[in-house]
Amino acid sequence: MTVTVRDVARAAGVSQATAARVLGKYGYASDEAKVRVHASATELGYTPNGVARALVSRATQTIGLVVGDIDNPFFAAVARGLSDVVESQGYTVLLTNADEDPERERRAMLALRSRRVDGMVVVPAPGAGRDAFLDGPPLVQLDRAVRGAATDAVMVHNAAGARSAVDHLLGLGHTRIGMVTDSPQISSTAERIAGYRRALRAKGLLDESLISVGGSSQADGLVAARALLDRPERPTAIFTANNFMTHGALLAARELRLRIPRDLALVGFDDLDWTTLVDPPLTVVSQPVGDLGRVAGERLLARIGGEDGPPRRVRLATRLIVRGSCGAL
Amino acid sequence: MTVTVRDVARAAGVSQATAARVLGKYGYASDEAKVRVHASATELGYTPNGVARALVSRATQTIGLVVGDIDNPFFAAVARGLSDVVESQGYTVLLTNADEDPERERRAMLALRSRRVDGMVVVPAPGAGRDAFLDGPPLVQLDRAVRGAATDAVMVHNAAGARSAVDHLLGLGHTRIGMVTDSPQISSTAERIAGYRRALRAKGLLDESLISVGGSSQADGLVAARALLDRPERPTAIFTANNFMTHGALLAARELRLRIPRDLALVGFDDLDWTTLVDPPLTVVSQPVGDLGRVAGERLLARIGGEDGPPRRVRLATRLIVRGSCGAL
DNA sequence: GAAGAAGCTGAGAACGCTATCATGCTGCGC
DNA sequence: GCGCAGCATGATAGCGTTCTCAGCTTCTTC
Repeated sequence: MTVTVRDVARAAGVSQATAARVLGKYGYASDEAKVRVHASATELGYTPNGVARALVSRATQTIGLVVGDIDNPFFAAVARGLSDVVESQGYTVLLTNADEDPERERRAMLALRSRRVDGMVVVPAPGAGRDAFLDGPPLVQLDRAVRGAATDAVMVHNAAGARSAVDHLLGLGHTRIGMVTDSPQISSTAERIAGYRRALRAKGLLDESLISVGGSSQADGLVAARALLDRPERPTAIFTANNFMTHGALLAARELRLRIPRDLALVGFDDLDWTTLVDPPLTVVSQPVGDLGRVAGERLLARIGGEDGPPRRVRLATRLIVRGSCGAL
Repeated sequence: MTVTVRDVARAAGVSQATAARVLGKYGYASDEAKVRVHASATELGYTPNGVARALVSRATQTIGLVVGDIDNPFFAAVARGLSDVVESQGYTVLLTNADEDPERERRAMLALRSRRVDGMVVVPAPGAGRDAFLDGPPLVQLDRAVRGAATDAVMVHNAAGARSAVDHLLGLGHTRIGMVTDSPQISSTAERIAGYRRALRAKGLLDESLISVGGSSQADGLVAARALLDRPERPTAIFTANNFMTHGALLAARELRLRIPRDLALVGFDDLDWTTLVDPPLTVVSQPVGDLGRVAGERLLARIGGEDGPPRRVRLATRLIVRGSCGAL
């Protein structure tokens, strides 16, 4: 395990420099030397020390990923896409969960920096300050963007996605459409709310009291949905801002014995494995989750490769998938 | 970014050695020196270079994690538990997906070794050879164990868990109980099959033709379940070996318009977020997924800390959660 | 007041690698 | 024969830390 180039060199009867040259494939080396060095390298079980290499080459071949919680399927899919792209280029992903807490996020980014990652992909926590994003290695923001942080960012068309959902419900004749959402401090959430508002305002049907804001867990979603459905004049349809809210809304509807879509129509943002397993299957605004990670990885690798120029914002399209929960089928 | 101890020392008007001492909190340093070094460190924005530190200290404060696919909720939960434990001790997790392929797994482990992780947690791919597990840094196997790989391992009581599921179905009067499973090359799967067999043999009801083996994806689960349900004398109950198989079985039942639990009782291994959302809610053998990761992390940290002694195998308990899909309620 | 302990400091040696340089050696053309 | 390109090799200088050591100053103690 602790066999070094020096050990290999000694065993092969050449100098450290020569051994380094053949193992590192640079400079000259006689065929004889090559053969002997390779032979003793495999015999001794030599594994190049990436740490030492990183120190001199100033590149760790490592990229950092900061997400809220890898246990959230959205983040897991993102991580998968990212890791696929960067691993194909010899990079490895350092994973950190920040639990949607700006302070933990700051510390995580510091730790990654200290480890000298070549770049990082961050899903900013709600309320994150832009300071953490100002200097440091190349950074790509994902899903959300911090105000004033001039970095590359990869997101989906949140407003358009939300609007497509609400428009669909409007098209089905609903006039009281509620929204269950997490904090608008999250930029993607704010955009979804904006899309919701725009769609309703266009029809003169916007009622601010039908927006129920909660925390970002599933339990919070349940509470927020319950608050909305407990009202005397409850909405006939609900649009939820993310998968946790969707789950919470489903729970709330069940609690109140509301039948979907007869008593309540439902459209959620973000598709998941189980949305086709529930009855009725859920109508959703699907996001290209894997692509989010992949595109972020490509952006990052480009920057690491030296790409210059102003920050780029990439927006990926969402897609409304109509299934049973909105009553259209 | 590239400010080193040397730069800080210069700015503070002391030698590199003194600056290093105060920044590294070892040896002596006058109060005067401390103040000035800290001052210029923050002024210059000094971030210690973890790579250099790792080189001399021979510890990267990094642990590697090799899973099949982080997008699988089981692995995501494991990753979360592991990361929680090790991050609290200043470690960071290097994540790799091996896609259940021994060759990719081997390469991933090599890459992690080259990066000099202080330890690694591996969920061995089906068919993995033990060679990769023989030398190298401390290693903990998770969920499965490779034959002949004498490392610590953390798993659940697979056989007992499976048996509890099948016993439950037997208790409800079922006599034709099928099993949908992925490859028995996976040790945990093999144990679940063994548990299934044992329960049925005890009643003289074992029928090998009711075991439907497929691949490890959801689609494979569907195929395997369909094969079982298409038989002339189809089973009245099915036990599925993991969450993908459960999903597949649900799909197959729907295809054939079988009502659960009236036409078909179902018990799955591994609980998931959505199992209470489907109708009827699923009866499952629940695994302590987060604990698997946490315990593996603790084991690993203990070994990294120098714990000696023979390999330890830890088994965590499963729990049968009876809901509606088996017809007991 | 001398001896020793304790406080403080800078020089310098690793860690294991990459990469440059100077020094040979061979072969070729004139 | 000489010069010069091309090949091959070992010495050696970093990369940015950690940490030992020798040296110097200051304080304590008998």
